[in-house]
Amino acid sequence: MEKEERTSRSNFIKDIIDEDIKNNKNEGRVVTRFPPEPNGYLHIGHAKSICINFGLAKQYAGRCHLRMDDTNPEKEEMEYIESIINDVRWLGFDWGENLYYASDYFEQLYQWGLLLIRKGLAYVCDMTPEEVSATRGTPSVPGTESPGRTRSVEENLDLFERMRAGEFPDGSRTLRARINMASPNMNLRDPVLYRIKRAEHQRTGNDWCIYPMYDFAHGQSDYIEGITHSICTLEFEAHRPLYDWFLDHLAEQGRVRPRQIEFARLSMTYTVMSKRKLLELVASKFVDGWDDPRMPTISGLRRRGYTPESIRDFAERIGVAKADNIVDVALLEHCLREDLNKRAPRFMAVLDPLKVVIENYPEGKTEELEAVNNPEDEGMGSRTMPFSRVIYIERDDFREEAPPKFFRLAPGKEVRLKFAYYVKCTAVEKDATGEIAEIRCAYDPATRGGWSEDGRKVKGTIHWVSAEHSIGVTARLYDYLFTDPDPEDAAGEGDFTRFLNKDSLMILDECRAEPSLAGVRPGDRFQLERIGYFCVDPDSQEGKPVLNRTVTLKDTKGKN
RNA sequence: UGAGGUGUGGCCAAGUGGUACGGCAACGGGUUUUGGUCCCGUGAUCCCAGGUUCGAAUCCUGGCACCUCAGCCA
Repeated sequence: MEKEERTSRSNFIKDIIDEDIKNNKNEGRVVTRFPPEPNGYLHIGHAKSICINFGLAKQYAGRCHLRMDDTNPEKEEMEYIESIINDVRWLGFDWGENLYYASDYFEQLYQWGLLLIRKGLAYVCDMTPEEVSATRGTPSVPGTESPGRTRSVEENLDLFERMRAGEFPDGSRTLRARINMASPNMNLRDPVLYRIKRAEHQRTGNDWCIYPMYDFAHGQSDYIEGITHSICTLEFEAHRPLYDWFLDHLAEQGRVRPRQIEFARLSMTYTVMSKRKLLELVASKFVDGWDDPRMPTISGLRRRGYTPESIRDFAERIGVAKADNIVDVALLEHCLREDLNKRAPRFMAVLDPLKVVIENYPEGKTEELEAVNNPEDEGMGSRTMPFSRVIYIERDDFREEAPPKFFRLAPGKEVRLKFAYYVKCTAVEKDATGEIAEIRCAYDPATRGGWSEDGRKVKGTIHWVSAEHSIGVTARLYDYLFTDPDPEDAAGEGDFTRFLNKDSLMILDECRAEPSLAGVRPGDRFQLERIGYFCVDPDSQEGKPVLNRTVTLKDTKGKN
């Protein structure tokens, strides 16, 4: 059941669309698109863009296309295309029939290349990449014109056709727009439209040995698809004049003409967000793959246990603006906790077991005690938990010498075992090394269920599992991938990987969980009482679940 | 020293001339069989300096800071 999405607030893009609708531009239609390049996995920054584009289409009763921007076969792979499709769908969005590929438009783009040549607006340049770079000038110094710039239309047509036919080696020539080598906007200094590159394309195979550049493909793809609002990130702002220049010369009267609008990309604390850096983490094995639960990728977040709802909520809450930003990862965590608090069933498990013998509890006796599945939702019912003479509690929930504000178990102190009984610590037993081996307690039979009629106050409530009935589980505890809130900024010219958190993953193999947990399946999410939210990892074996800690519970220990 | 952007509390972010929404974080307090949840409370005069105006975060002028652009990447 879909929850009510948070009422969306205004932003500058909606203002623009509202204005367009008021003026009946495009007959009031809104068509957006999410155009990833399949050269890596999608991350939370892409999720922001996805939510903006699909969200706008939904709000304005339009549509949003999913388009692979696959114009560079050297970097793109089928695996990435599949992951993108999977991730966008998982996030909860539907593009219907509108799945496209820029490569579908290669022939049309080529024809437009010819058209620009005929109009005298494009030419074949014979310079090497180095020469092109050397003649581009600098932001404050104009570039110099290519010798090819003065070629005749006929010669350009001939050369461009032969480029396509494969007569020239890779990198030997390009098709360039004839704009202005002295433009203060570097993007307008005769940008390259086509390069020769003999690389097999995932979709077009070896049909082409020339491939269009982003600038020549993107806007025209938008135009072909009837996109009304082409929303991208800020770094493309300087490309907008070029985007418009192509449309000025290629678009027909009366057809929808897309408008490019730029917003600030998402940055988040304690992580990195560029595909290049994420690829580096994967390639150099700092993480276990694109879907490592520590990665800010959609697949990583999914494996970590994040819900699509929480990610959409996050995207809504961070807003859309043009100012550079770095959002506190705590907000993402908050969105997840808020979602899971209401939906996740509770279980008990002890991560670091400490044996407790309840001396006055009969040997061999077992009771089934009722435990509430979710105090936030009565409808989720209850289950029973076996209780017996020997139980495990969290080692951290016992202190031999308790500080003043320590509410849990200590010698002579009484705590409530949640849903079970009040117990009081009577003795501590240590092993040869001085380590606490087990503790002894006495329970109060009159407190069954964890409540006393005599009004006795027990400040602490701890979780537990029956030793005999518990099952073994593995817990993978994750922490931030980086030790610095802004690793890219902190690294400066240096290597951001030096801020990698060596303790971002801790594996606990000796955890004990209540028997109900034996029934969980990969992907299941739940809360382990007092510890955090977890989900079941695909690595789980039958009877031995592997639990990923998605996020801890908020912890105010010592603050109150 | 070129061009294009952006500057509102620790982090996001509304506000479009009428006297600073909201969320996160933090910090107090209450409730609580999760030190969870929930509830209540606490913070800015809006990059700086001038100007226009009865009145400006919002308009004008001049500064300052930060981001982006010199791939045959997207």
